[in-house]
Amino acid sequence: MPDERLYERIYATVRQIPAGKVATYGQVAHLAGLPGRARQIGYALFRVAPGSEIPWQRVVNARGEISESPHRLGNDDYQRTLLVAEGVIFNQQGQIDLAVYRWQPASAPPSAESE
DNA sequence: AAGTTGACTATTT
DNA sequence: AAAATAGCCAACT
Repeated sequence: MPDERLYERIYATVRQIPAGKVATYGQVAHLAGLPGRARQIGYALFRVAPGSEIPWQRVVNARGEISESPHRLGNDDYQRTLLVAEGVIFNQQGQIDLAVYRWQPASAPPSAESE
């Protein structure tokens, strides 16, 4: 596994997503140091999801919606249930309001906190 | 080894 | 607006 450490970076990023928040593949990719490689995020999660401590459930697509997959653990509704259990609210369209639930990494230094 | 696929995203038709 | 096309790159066949 040549880029195993890159995957580690992806996993690490996903792990840092707090409960009740979500992140898009592109966002995770960028934070993981893989700009433009959103597909790899999904692929990475695909292989690590089962038996993993990684909150893959908090990773959604750019629309704030859950991406389906024929290989899911069982059904696509499972992920939605997990997110709802964390306090994430879905719209009638089955989408998440990214304007509210998008995870914002604490990259701001503790010297100029304003919140 | 070469070709296809994919838990994506953005652009163009 | 929905569907098709293009760009992306690692994994799979």
